[in-house]
Amino acid sequence: MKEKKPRKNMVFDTEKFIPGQSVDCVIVGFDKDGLKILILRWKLVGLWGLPGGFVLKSEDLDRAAIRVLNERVGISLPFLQQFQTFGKKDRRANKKSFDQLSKMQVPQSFLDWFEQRFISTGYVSLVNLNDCDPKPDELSDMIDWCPLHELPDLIYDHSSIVEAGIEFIRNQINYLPIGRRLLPEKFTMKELQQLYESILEKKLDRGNFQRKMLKLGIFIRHEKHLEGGAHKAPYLYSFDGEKYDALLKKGIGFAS
Amino acid sequence: MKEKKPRKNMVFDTEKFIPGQSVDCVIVGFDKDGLKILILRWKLVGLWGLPGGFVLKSEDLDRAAIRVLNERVGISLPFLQQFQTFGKKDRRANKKSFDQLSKMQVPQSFLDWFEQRFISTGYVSLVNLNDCDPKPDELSDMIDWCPLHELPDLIYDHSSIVEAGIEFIRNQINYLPIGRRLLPEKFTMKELQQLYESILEKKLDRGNFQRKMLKLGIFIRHEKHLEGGAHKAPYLYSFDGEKYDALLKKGIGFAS
DNA sequence: TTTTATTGTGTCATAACGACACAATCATTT
DNA sequence: AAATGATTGTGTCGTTATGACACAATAAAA
Repeated sequence: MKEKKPRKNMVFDTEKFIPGQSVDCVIVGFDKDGLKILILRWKLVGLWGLPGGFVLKSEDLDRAAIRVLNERVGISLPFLQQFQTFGKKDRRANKKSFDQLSKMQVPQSFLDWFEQRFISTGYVSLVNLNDCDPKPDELSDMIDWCPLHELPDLIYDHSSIVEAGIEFIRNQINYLPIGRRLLPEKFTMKELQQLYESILEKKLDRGNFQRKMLKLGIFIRHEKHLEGGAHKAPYLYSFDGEKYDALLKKGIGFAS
Repeated sequence: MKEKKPRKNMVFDTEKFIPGQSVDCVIVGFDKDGLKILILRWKLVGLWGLPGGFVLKSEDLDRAAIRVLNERVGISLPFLQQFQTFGKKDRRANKKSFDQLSKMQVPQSFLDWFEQRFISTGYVSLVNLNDCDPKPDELSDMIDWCPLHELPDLIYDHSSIVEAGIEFIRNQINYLPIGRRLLPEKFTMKELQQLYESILEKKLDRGNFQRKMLKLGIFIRHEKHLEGGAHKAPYLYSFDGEKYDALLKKGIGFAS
């Protein structure tokens, strides 16, 4: 993480890419305020969107997602998971779009490229906000970890791509490394519970959650957590990597 | 179902389609011998594959799947569900492929089209074998409802597309109209159980299965089934449509 | 009439779930 | 130094779900 690679030129060589095919990444982070989505703003038109891009003519689709994410925001995430392909013919024709681009000072080839119909495949990844320092690329002027429920209007159908991505995570919650990827090395049971509550969007019973999690036998309990608060200090936990991975295949039960 | 529509010419107008984008359909049927997959054989090269095709330039991806299935095998299935997009750069370069085509008497434009790299989106559907009479199109000379575990080698990566489709159904079993689509109007509990066992590929306890299903309250019990067998005759059931649909949203529990 | 296979339902021990309870503990306040 | 208040770790308990097995009822065939 935090690595910096040389970026491509703004007006890229469209010949290298498969026409009409794109990938878009729903990168999910988590902190005390809940789930965050990584979005960036296109410099030319001032519109927010997901980090996305195009597929090289000789590149696996899955690898395209990894490369695109690295080129657009400078982070390396090996675990991107495909969740859905968005193929409505008018998916790029909604309220916010690149129409304004035509008024800008950019080459015609660039305009032609963006006026194509694109079929886009969505990928999700879960990341720890602290381990990860995304930076906008040359096409963008801002980047933001935006709270899921405070997202601005996004270009094209990116809002529904986010929605579908979150829904995918919710459905796959027992088979994704939720805690492992989204929490820091050491965490409290309360934090883990808040994470699950953020994803499932419902309250869970504290006692039952704690007991159920601990019974899984995938945690290492550390010394007491001493920090602030006029109350009993909670234990800190971390994951026992091997046991976690083994259990994940079978599914990590959660719920109340 | 059973409808017949005029088919396209064998050497189609490639200009109409989005280059590099295809759809492939995993159509699943069921009878007493288990799950069946609908495959057809390319006339020109004698290779078996899934019914698949290309996406019109101004057509939603989902609609393309419906149209393609109708054009290739002449069946109308409104409920095709996207499950995965296959984008490996060499996915069409495996053992069986269209390489032999170049030796055939077909136009160069046809060869060029098939030599492209394609990214293909997989769709699944569940159908009742008795309600459905597929016919090969002009590109094909045979069609088969092939038992899942007796499939021949399929072109390109179609074998892994089938595998992924079945895995998708297995995972979504509680949220798909399994019994409703795959069984005839009236059926016995044993048939329903065999269907679930075919999909899950494990034996279920008869008594527990029956009790669990009936407790769902989505069945209508009919008169006795009198037909053959030296044993007690089972009841026939059908689904209570409204209750079934309502429950399906929440998930129809199965298991033992 | 007897046999045989299968069905519909029952039993029962164990595990999981969901709601709630309560003492222990720590920083802050008195 | 003692009381306060918030939060944690764990316990209880009634209900429901699960999994394994049992057994009488039944219908066709012997």
